[in-house]
Amino acid sequence: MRPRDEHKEQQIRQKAIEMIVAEGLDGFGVNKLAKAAGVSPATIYIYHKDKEELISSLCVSVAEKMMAFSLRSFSPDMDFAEGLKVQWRNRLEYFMECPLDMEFIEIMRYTHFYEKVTAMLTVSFGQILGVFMRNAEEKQQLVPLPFEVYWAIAYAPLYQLIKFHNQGNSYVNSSFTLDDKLMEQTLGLVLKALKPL
Amino acid sequence: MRPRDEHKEQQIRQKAIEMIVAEGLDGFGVNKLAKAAGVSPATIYIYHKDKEELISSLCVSVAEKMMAFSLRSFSPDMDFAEGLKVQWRNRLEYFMECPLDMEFIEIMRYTHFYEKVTAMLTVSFGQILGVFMRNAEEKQQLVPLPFEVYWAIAYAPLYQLIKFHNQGNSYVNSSFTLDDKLMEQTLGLVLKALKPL
DNA sequence: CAAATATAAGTGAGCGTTCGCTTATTTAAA
DNA sequence: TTTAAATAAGCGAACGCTCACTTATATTTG
Repeated sequence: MRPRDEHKEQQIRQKAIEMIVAEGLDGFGVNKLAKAAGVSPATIYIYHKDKEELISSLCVSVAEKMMAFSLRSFSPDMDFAEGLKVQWRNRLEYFMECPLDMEFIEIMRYTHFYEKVTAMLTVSFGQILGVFMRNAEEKQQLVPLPFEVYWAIAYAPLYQLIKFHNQGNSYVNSSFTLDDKLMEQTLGLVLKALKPL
Repeated sequence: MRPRDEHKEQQIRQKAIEMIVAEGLDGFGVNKLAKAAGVSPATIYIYHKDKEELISSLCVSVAEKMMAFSLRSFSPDMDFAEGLKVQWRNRLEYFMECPLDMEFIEIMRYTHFYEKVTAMLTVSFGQILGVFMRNAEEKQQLVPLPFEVYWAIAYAPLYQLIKFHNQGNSYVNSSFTLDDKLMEQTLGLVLKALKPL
């Protein structure tokens, strides 16, 4: 039996993400992908049932990688300020190391493909960070809040900054770059909002 | 000369938005739209050059409507807390009155169609809200910040709550509904982050 | 009738997918 | 050790279908 050339499947996955980031979901096609990956269209169907399953599998694997990354050196028992800082650092670091992945996930976020990702994130992510939040409340390092309000304050600003960075500009500045200093400043304000007193 | 049936164009625009919200950009097609709107495909091309222009025009008109709405009873001279509250109220009200529009814009936000909207928003929106922000800083009702950091803290949390509401759940709760009380609570925290002292 | 709207019935390009076949590798009988 | 059967990877070409868009014709107004 002829063995699989794992390099081929890697090329397929890599090029698919690149294509979707560069041209959007519209610009993405199986034949085009085959050409870009240096592979026959039929080869793609050895690894994937159909286009749908291919894209879904990309979403899930990227999301898993991102999640694993963002939980590095993190524990739900950490003090609130420290734990949130670790979270922000990890997310920023991931975004710096894998900007394509990050853009890819942002594009997929508003498609039906993302439902599977949400389901996964709900169990793995929500549980750990839910515990972190409740712990922090008990230690009186965080004002008591509904989870959604907490999440909206604690993480949405970071993603907005990343969004500005990705599009290279905001509503008033024609060029914008996210760096460590800006992240620290924003995190400082978020902590101010969430800490008691 | 036979006059245009303006009702037809309205139907086309309305159904297009409904289709894109319900089935995403993939599920959207000109022939399908024609059937849904009770119109011949060719009729659509009387009003629109091509599919691209049709979608673009929807984006721009919805975004304009949303912007006008969110600036109601607002002036850049307002005190910071009051002005921000008006902004949040307007956005929430728009979202309650026109949930389809809001979802539509969120879907389009990560496609290439949105570039034209960004360009428009940059001049109309950024200028007014940029002035509001600088005024508030001068009155010492707002800590001095880069515009992007300000925006990320001041508005991103609201949009995150709307996102949770639209998908009907968050990472830990299987059902979530955004209401006035939650908005007030979140806005309170945001103001705490942004006010001096 | 003149002029524009509206339509039903296309048209051809491009899409996802599959078919018939070749190639590379393993297995195991001779 | 040789070698042929077995098997899955891999491929180029094309199929059927859907899509955005057009054409030829009819309809409705001034």
